[in-house]
Amino acid sequence: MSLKDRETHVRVLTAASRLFAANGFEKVTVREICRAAEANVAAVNYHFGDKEGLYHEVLAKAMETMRATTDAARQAGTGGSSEQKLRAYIRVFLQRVVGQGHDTWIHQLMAHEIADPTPALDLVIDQVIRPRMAYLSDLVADILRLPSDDERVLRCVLSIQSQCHAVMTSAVSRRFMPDFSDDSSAIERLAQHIAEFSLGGIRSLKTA
Amino acid sequence: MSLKDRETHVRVLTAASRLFAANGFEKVTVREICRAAEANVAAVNYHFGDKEGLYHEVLAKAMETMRATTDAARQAGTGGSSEQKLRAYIRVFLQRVVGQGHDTWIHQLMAHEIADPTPALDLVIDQVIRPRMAYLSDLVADILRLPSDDERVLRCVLSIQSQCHAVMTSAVSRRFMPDFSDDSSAIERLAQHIAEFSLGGIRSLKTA
Amino acid sequence: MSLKDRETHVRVLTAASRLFAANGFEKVTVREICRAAEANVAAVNYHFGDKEGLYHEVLAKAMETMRATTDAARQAGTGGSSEQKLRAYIRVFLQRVVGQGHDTWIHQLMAHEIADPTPALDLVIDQVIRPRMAYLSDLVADILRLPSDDERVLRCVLSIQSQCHAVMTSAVSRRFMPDFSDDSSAIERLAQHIAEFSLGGIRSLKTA
Amino acid sequence: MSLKDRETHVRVLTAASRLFAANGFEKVTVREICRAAEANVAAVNYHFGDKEGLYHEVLAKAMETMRATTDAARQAGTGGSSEQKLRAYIRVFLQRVVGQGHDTWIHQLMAHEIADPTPALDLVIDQVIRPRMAYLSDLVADILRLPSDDERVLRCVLSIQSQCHAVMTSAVSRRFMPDFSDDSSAIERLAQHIAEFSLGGIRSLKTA
DNA sequence: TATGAATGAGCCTTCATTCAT
DNA sequence: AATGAATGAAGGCTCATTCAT
Repeated sequence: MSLKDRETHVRVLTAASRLFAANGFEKVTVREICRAAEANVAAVNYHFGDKEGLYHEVLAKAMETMRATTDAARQAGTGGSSEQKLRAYIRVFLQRVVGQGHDTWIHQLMAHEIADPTPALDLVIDQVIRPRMAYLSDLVADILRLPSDDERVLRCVLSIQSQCHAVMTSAVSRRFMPDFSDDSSAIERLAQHIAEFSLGGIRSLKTA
Repeated sequence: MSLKDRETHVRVLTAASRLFAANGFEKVTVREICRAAEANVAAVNYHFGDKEGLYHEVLAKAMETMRATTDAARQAGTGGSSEQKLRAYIRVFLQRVVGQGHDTWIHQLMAHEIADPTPALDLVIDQVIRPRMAYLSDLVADILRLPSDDERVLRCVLSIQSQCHAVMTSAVSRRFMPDFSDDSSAIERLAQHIAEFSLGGIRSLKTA
Repeated sequence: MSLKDRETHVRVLTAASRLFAANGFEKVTVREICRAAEANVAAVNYHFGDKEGLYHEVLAKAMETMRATTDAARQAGTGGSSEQKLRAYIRVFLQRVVGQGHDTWIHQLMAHEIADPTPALDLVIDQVIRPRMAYLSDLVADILRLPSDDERVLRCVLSIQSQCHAVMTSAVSRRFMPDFSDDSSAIERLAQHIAEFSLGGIRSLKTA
Repeated sequence: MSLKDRETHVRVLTAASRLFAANGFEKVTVREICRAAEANVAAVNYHFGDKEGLYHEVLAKAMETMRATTDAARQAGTGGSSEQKLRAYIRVFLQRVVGQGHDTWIHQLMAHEIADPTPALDLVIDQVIRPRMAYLSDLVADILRLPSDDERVLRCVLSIQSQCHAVMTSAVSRRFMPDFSDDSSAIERLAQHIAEFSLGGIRSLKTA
């Protein structure tokens, strides 16, 4: 049946997303996924070719959400100055990444992919990371009144990015940051810190 | 041969360090390590109890070097002001972490450990990360004229740390940073950027 | 082939029964079982979880047969006096245990389990040995006109049991007893001996 | 040093006896024995050739004690009638086998050897079991006034033997017999039971 | 002589995948 | 179309034994 087929497809994909995010590609077994999805052992191979095919589809879904995060973070600053846009970007980004009810699993997945890169990482970099950096580059370039591809602009963007991404790697950051799921205002404060810290850093390059 | 016999322990440890760093704990097989070390399959179990015991010993060796890095980065700034100390810390840290001839494998190992934490991560955090943060906290607190355990100080430290650590996660950073092994002055420039960017960020909090 | 597929479970179980009985749990390897069953190495884990799970299933099958032996030995004496019941019990028991075409492997299995007890032994004692002893206790108690739980009754039962079970431990008994597979009347004579010897023993306690 | 050598030899032999008796030949590892004996891993191979060589030496020592048990059981009845000799034999035998302070480990070793026979079993049968049976055959033959090699005599001997040996197989008998280590008079009572039960059994064949 | 390191065969188990319905 | 049994390669580990001092 086509309908039942689709449902199984979705159930397996959902279960795989959760498990891959939690434990990484290698640690999760096909059997585990199928059990969680209440599907047959052969469902993965039947629906996705093989385990890697399933992983790619999970990753594709994740990238879709990540692109949406980028778009939301960009649109939040519409109409403001570059500095206001940067503040808006960081705030929305953090809300999506660690905010309650959001797809936090995606960033766990990315953390695994970064630490243990598969060929799929290139895709993520090209389709998600680069657009983000391009946008940030435009903002920083505007503030510094430098071309977007200037080495100093790039370095500032990396400084901003690294602060934002550090929040994602749960294992370590959990020890030094407050539990954001309890206190949503903590996200706000962290976002404000990163924004001000970064703007301060950018400005200091201006005067130098 | 007497020499060869005694050296097996070292050979296995060396091979394991390289392989664990490159591929993480799970992906590396005992057979692979022993083949690389030109030792018997049972060498791991004989010398280290089991695969995990070997990993712990590798990790212990890595932590030793990491502590040495921390010490070197601290002593480099001896005698100067807090701002000078921070600049010195960042410069020496980066030189050790990505500089040619240095134990870069260690930081790959840490990247894996962070993404796929084992109980050993707690040890690393307590014995390596915390001392580093304590030192940085003192510097930042002095600059901001705030107590070391102030929330704002902690956030600045995390901002600095995240910029430094981002250089370590090779897979992504390699795409956006120059190849430091070719151009050692690039390290110097990056260190200077992170230092100035961070000092700018810190100062902006002061005036706020 | 559909038939062959379904029969794998049975084939593995049969091969395992034979091999476990012949050599005990430890000495038999999973590979050996699967080779004998013309099945894959992983068949044991797939069908029975692990080697121990297979063993438990073999043991369960054995206990089933042992219970049937007990029932048959009891029903053989229906209607007769306690002495006749005892004779019937011993005769049927021996026929089943060492008679041709019967499941002699079961008793080899039990011999191993007794010498090298696993937690499963408790089950065997509770579900097989105790019912047998309870029945024999009733018979002996009736003959001696004593309560079933009298110490003297218990000792007689153990004397009877030990004679019956000695036939099972093949390695030693084979050296001193005729080969029952050649001469089925030998079983008959042995059963008669044990019955008369035991009845004589019981009666001697009566007069004492 | 020759002296130190001897001491190690004895320590290994002692540890091996205890461990083989407790767990059987297969379950005990050479390392375990050497650790218990506080000797080198290679001590077994050095002193006894291989693991089997050590086992044979342990077995030889056990057989020596078993022969002594047989002799003691025979001499205990010296001067008495055949019936009195039989009573004495059974009493002394049981005292040695389950009595406190005696080499009970030997009989655990034999239980393992019987259930999991090695080629060494033949030796035990020839040098220990047969002499015992020969002695018992003489007694029974005298009581029954039949030749020692009569089939009926043999059967009675086996009936006696099986009752005596059942006490040895600790795992099962422990569930149905009192703990002899607490109550030494229990051994006496059991010995008396087996003697009277067996004499009753023998006599019943006489009149038949 | 007597030791501790080294050996390699072999153990049970797990895994993603394929096959036969 | 969709399943559950079957597959075989590979995993970590244990073992009695041998080697080199």
